[in-house]
Amino acid sequence: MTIESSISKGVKDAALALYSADVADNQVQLQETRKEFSGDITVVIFPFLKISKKSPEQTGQEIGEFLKIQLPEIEGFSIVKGFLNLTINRNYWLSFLNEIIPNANYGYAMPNSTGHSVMVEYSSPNTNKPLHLGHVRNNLLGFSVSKILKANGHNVIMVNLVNDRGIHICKSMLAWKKWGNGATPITTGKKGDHLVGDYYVKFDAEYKKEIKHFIDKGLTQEEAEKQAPLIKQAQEMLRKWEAKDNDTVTLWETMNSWVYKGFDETYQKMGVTFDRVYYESQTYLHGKDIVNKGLKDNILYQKPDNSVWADLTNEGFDEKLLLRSDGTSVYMTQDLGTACQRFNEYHVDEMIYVVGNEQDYHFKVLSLVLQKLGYSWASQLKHMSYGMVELPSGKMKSREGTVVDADDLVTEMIDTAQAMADELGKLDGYTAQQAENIYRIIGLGALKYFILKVDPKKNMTFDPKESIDFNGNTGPFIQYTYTRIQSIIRKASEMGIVIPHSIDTQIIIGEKEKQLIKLLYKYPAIVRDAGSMLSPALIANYVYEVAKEYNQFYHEFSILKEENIIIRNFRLALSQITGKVIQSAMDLLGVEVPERM
RNA sequence: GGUUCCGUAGCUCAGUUGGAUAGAGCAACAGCCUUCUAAGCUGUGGGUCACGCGUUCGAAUCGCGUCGGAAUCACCA
Repeated sequence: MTIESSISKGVKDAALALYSADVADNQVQLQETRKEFSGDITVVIFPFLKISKKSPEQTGQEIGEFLKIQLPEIEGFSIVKGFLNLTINRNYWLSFLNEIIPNANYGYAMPNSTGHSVMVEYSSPNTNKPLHLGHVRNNLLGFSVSKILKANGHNVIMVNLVNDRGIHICKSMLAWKKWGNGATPITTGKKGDHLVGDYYVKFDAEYKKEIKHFIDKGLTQEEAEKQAPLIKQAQEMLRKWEAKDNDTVTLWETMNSWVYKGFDETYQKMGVTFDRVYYESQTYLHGKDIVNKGLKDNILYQKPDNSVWADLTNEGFDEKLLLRSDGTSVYMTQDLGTACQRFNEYHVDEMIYVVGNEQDYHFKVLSLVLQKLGYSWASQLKHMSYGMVELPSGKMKSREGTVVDADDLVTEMIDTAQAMADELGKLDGYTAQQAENIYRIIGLGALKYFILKVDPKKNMTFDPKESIDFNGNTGPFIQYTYTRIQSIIRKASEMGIVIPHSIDTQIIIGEKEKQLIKLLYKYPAIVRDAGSMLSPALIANYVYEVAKEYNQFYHEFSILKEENIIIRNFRLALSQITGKVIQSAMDLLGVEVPERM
């Protein structure tokens, strides 16, 4: 039983004994005592004034006295206005440390202990251009959320859905055929996804020229866009692809294989992984069967031009197209098919889509249509909607060349880490290989932490030049704190000190030390909250607090030089546990911690 | 225009069942390295929590309205 639940129960007992009143659980409000007051846990007294019919001070006094007698952990209390501040004795906190020392997975639930399985889809790139900053946020969120859900005891399946078909890919293919001169990643030395992306850009530039040409001849913008030979050729290519034309399919396979190789490299560099990759080219047809069945069952309806629709007006939405008049499928059709396939294959309890908030409408409709079609799991689809990443100059636009490329960004971060480390002379005496690994860990740590510390729901601003810092509330700051701890532990070991597995619970500890223990105590609750709210930001902000608190402790107390061996060992053990929690929390964010830096 | 989301310090962000004097970091300024890694620690300044009204013992948090921003409402994905 946690100390909070003991107190909560005690307060209810007090209300019954003192005022003969039953109070509901949610009437008992506990919170951390604010730092400016003495105490650890605070009971809010206001809700009890009606039943006590006394002043807040008097009521607090009575409940406080009751609790102190009932609960041995409570050492004393004080009342400020309507707040009863309880002080928990040091013995309790030290015993708690003793409990978590042997626990290798402190903060985590047992793997697969909930019996709940959840599939997380993230990344979902198009194969016509390389990954950019927007994908970076998506990848980091998806990977971190998956880890957090695992830490909560769920069985998690991480999947990627590659959008490998459609007109956008034909544009790249066409441009490559016209202007590529047979260029390949090998002949150009270019990463495959970047090479293909270049032809997508080339297409767009040439297409614009054609449009301008037609407008100059007197056509409207809209007419010009439709008349341009390039777009017609691209559409023709798509039709050939759907008809399985040999040359087209071969080219498509070749260029996609370049892109996948490039993506794999980027994923590997970022440290994200998938259990299963789906390709839209393989799933897009399944949706049609589902729609046709819905039509037969009169759940969907057909318009005179043969297009198929779902009527969602009763649910407060519009009608939604599910099949075009020519019988081809749209985005929604594919997603219906993919969802069905996944639930059939994996029988998951929950499906989480990590997709930007620009698609809020799409996922509401997706879930609704599936519910209408009678799938019992339809309500278990969850859209983890995250905000856009904006640049100081505004939105990123591929066509205007204002995108921040994922590979460039990672490289830049690692280079910055290197420049910083070299300037500080931190890694003198390391081999080039060791040093490079540390630059990588720090550079990526800075990037990942910077993005994940922001509430996923919110749009965020990213300034590639100025936003990334290595001091303050940053990944490297937390990593640095970890290396400080590891350094002490190494030194202790060199001195022949064995950190004990059990601490004397009678020792006198300082306020800062207690603060740190209390923070570590919160970790499992933070992991739970992060899981239920799908928010890595909670973990990020927590681990920052831990690092900050530890640095203050580190500054205030000597550890290895402490003469009292019992106290010294306590501080060593506290440091070690702090290090473990930092490592564990950072791991949930997908961030590595170095042993030195 | 309809719907949804957002607006907290110069900048980037915390603040989650409503709770005490709204917190960090960056930037600025002032201190701390013969002592466990100064990528650290300490201090100073900086706020009409967009605005108004309401609910409440109590509102950054809940409700209504106004202003400002974003997304979306495609036979695009």
